[in-house]
Amino acid sequence: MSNKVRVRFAPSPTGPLHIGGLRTALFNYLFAKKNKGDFILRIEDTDQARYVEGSEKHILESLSWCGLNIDEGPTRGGELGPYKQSERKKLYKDQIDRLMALDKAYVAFDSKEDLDNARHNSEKNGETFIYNALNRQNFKNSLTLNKEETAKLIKKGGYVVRFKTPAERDVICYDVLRGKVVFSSSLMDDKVLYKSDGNPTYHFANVVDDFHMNISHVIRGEEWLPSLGLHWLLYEAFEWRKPKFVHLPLILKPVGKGKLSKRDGEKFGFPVFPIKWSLDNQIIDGYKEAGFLPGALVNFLSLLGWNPGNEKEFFTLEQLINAFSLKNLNNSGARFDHEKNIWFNQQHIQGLKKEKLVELLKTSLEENRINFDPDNLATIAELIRPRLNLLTELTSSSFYFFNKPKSYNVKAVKKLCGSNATSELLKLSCCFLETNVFKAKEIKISLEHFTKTSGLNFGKALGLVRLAVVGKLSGADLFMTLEVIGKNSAIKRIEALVSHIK
RNA sequence: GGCCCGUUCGUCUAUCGGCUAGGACGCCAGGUUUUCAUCCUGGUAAGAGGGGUUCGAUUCCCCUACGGGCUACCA
Repeated sequence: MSNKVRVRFAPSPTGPLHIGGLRTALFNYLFAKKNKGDFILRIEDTDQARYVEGSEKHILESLSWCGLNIDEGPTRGGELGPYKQSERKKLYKDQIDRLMALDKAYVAFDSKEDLDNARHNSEKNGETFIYNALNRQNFKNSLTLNKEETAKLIKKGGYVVRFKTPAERDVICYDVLRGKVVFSSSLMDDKVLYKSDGNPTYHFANVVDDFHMNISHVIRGEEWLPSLGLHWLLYEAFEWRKPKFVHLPLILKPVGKGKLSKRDGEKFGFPVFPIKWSLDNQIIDGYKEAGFLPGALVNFLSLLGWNPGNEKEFFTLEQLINAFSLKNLNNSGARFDHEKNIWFNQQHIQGLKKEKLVELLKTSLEENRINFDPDNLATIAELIRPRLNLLTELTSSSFYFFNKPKSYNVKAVKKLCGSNATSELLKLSCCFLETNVFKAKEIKISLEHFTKTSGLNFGKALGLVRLAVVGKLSGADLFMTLEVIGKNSAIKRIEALVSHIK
């Protein structure tokens, strides 16, 4: 058996992929790529009742948007497929039969009502109900029934297969991050491995598949840590070589209690999905739609529960692969901080290649049906770059390069437009008219000269011009803005403000 | 309730027994800038509590508290 690193991301198609799942996928991916190993996607669709149409597609597209390319998976194939559990039923059937032949599992016929009753009775007495070596002889199963009865009931169908948890022993397991973790088998349930609908349960299919897919490291969320004992015993029962287990700390809500859930997005006002998810007639935006760069999301998520061992914070996916190590993973839950996520996005926008930013600006303008002169785009992109936090601001922070202001900021008008405003503005428009070379540098010289001779305050003059050109007192470098929009537009916009004041 | 995991600035984190506890986000102040933003400088703020072990504990051990997860024929 080779020692090649093989890891898997194994989501259930019960809904959209959320950022917690994405982070698990990310750490799997980083570990695989760092070690020249394989990153496998396996769809765990053993619960037909919870299956949600479209979730598999959402998972695939989300991973792909983030650049987490899979080496093996449902759409990609691979030697150890198929990669959907619903297509591997024969394997599970064979393996459960083997486990029963080994006397490590047994058939049980208890009805839901019987189990519920037993559970209630225990709870009434302040005890925890556990179905295992201590009381399995009190139930209806192949260990208590004789062969004929058992055979008869099996024929009737509707039975489950339970794991025969060994009695009274400490199950000593190892987790890469936490070291030794011990579970007492007398506190463990004889878990159902095979459901009455003929499907394996998560625990069984997961272990069988990890073994048959040669998974070397199981990197998953901490919510699985309590199941580690069961999984460990399953490997032992089959006498299979165990993978290394890594249980990742959970991502917590920004405020309040508990782990981040799919519903928290609307509550806290930030996306919880990488890309949009359509539910009935409603579309819930993801990070993509909210104006995030995938690299920024990935960078932010990577630092939730992991650190590079130094003070570097800005990483591309390539750099993350290079820096990644399980050693620097930590083991306590991390609260999700949307503000910091935005900061990462801002940083990644600053680091974007010129052509890429221009392309994004172009797309944004087209989507908003704004006419533009392609020749100016590169200049404009660089002028607005420092003021972008989100890609959704591309159009809103550049609109004044293409159109005159739709409205004027009331406060600014109040502040700047006194009784002399009209004449001041008209003088300014004359000044522009007389500026022969309408370039940033020349406009500045011309304006400086004009304010000196006319006695108008330079700062105020700039304010008036900015108000006329942009509609408010913020925006990119004014002289560059004027150069880009051109002399005619500049004069027209000043005239427009004049008529607005009147 | 039971079992398992965790606990350093408000948040993400560094510290492999020597600490004046470092960095980042946020916030505040100053500087640069014609404005806003960017950028730069500075400030704010932390090892849950109690016991050990040790010359010395944030670091190792135990207890308590708090937080989290699991406790289905869901994953």
